[in-house]
Amino acid sequence: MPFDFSTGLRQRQCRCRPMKTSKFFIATQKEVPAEAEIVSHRLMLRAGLIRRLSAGIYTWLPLGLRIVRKVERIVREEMNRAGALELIMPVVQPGELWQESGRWQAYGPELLRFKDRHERDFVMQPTSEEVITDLARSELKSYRRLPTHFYQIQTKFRDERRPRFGIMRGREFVMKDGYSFHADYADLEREYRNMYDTYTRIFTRLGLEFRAVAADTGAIGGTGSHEFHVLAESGEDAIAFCPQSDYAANVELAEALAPGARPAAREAMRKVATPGKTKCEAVAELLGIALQRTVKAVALMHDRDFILLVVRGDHDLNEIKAQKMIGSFRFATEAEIREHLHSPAGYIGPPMGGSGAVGAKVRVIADRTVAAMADFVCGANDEGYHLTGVNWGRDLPEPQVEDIRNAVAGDPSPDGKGTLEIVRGIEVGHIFQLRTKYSEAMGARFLDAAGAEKPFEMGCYGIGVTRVVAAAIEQNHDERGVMFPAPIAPFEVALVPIGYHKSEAVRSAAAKLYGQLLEAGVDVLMDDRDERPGVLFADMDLIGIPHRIVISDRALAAGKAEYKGRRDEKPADLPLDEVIPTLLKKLA
RNA sequence: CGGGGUGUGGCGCAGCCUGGUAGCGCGCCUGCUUUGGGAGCAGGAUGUCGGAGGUUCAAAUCCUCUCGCCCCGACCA
Repeated sequence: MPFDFSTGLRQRQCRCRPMKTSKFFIATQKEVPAEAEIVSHRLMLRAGLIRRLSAGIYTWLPLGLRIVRKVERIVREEMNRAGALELIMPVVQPGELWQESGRWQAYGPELLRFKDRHERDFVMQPTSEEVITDLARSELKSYRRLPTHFYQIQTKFRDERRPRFGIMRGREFVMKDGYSFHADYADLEREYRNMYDTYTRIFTRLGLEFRAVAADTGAIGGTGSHEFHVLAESGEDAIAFCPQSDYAANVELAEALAPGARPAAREAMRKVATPGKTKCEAVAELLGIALQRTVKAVALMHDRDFILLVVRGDHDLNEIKAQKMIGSFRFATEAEIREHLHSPAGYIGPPMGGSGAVGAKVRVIADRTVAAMADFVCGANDEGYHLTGVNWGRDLPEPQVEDIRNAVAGDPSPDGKGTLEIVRGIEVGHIFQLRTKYSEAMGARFLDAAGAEKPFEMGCYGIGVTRVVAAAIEQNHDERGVMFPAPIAPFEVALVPIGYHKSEAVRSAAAKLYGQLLEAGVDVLMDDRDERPGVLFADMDLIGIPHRIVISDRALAAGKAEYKGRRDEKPADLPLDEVIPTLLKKLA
């Protein structure tokens, strides 16, 4: 991927140290530990990048650490280039500061708390808003100091109830967290865009396929919050995006539009027996109709109010959207459903008829798509029966219409420019406008040009450095192992001499090439172990080194070496003197 | 936190039901052979059977408690 690096990305000196396997620590494993569930976790253990110490807590072995360092380096270069200043804040922080911000109470058991020998409260930081705000209020007293953006690359700890997926969701992890301070909101927005661009550069340079998506702005508001996702089948999050435009949002947030206007009613309403068919799928199968013609009703309690939410049979209720609209709720109990609808769950639907009918006072909220349906099938509020050919306005009152479902592939894009697709992603970055939440809570104020005291406008920006490593593997692997993008591979080139311990010719040719690669500033690993070729190949593939040069008596006799990219099907011979130029070209 | 599972050599597992003093594969060590895709043969080392208590002549095996870990869910964002 071509990129304009005015700062000079490929400074081919003093990157990581070149190495020989005989002097390094290769800890590959043929067999997979039973604990590992997902690909990246298995491969990280097998390739010898990490070892588990305790639940969600891992040692980074030398090979794995090289990858972390490369990610950090790219993040650091781009953050510096964007004008942010690196610092390091303590991992152990006084509880007092956390009480001041209110997070001492707000944070659950995820926040690891403990006491020192003086019985004073401390926490192990999951992020550092308190400490940075404390620093700002004592150091940034004047608008002349603004804007300022501090960041750190530091170990975090979150005592997850259930750590899983190895590094992907560990308790201890490395994160880049940055915090910016501004005199006004306009400047915060400027820096927010700056970070959006910076993150885009960072993930591009990391060699990952990613997408920035709109995320929940929550109660804090602001022009927004964006998550950066590495695209991977195994991702925990679903992302809705529009290939015809730049629209992208977390599925939980993506607006779900109706596919079109409501057609005219054609059928008469009929009550049909559907004994034992409590799911839309079963009803559709029994009646021989498409699932898309059925609707399902979900009963909720909001305080003392009974509310019926209606979505199409093949759609899912979006609880976040529902909560935003009606406030906090819980699912109704079986007894509450019987009380209001005189029917057991499984056969419920919006009550038919006018104001005198059973359950007429039940509040019905229909999803936009359901509101645009005609001749649909729903529960009859009578055990063992459903209704077909139901029509709004004719058979029952027009409902309140809201967006209460998850967007699905094929929905019209909310920006009106095409059709949504859904992909899965792993959240590796998040940028957020904090506004004055912390500065107000902690009394962090500066003097503006007019001499007035004002709280800082703040932004915060995170990148899960160690999670990036796991995400890169989820996105780039095959049956033989990892296929690291070159910018973060532990080594750029594997030099594999065959018969190294037997053949003087191979030994000297390998030594010469190794020296030249070193000279050229290439990050090379020479595998000089006394192992059979199969072992060497398998290990280099497993570790995921992007380029491989093989030296053998056979090729040497013709004045050649062999090149193979990790993703290539077959190797190709190269004249010896073209090895270096070829590699440099590929690494450029 | 609720449910399920599991703990036996460095790793993966069998043995447990039906108690009789621990075994297999990988890895490791030595030697010989082998050398272009995780070698073969021979020899060898490594176990408080997670911990504590109990039942029994005898416990990896049965019982009780306890700890660790894994999976599902809930929770969190």
